[in-house]
Amino acid sequence: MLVGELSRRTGVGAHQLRYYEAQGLLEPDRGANGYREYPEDAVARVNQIRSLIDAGMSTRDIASMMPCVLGEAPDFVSCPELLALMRAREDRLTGQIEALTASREALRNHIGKTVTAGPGDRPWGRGE
DNA sequence: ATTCTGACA
DNA sequence: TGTCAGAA
Repeated sequence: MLVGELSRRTGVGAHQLRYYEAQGLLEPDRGANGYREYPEDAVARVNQIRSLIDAGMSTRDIASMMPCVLGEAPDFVSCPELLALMRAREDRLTGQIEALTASREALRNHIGKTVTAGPGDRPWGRGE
């Protein structure tokens, strides 16, 4: 399929798709017209990539782990670095969450000095 | 009508 | 990341 169809079927912009390619995440064939030709499984592949990006992994890290993520089920055994990478990120997130929680408590203490928290208790909203 | 590349706010 | 230009 061409980039347009892949884009429609994944919800990822054609530009990003080309960007992923530049980062070594995708390697579509080229038609005689120079158009990118993606195999059927490119859809799953892009979803895979999106999932990893949503998990906060850099495109570079993702590129290095592509061989482990190509199949249906991620294979950690074939590349232990992948597991280490993800655990490292988990630790980093844990630390950040602790810092944010402390920060929130501190902020609440300031608010609580004079006002009782109401609906406006969620200034930043939440991500999807 | 679609895609390609590359540049830019 | 998104958008615009200019050419296949």
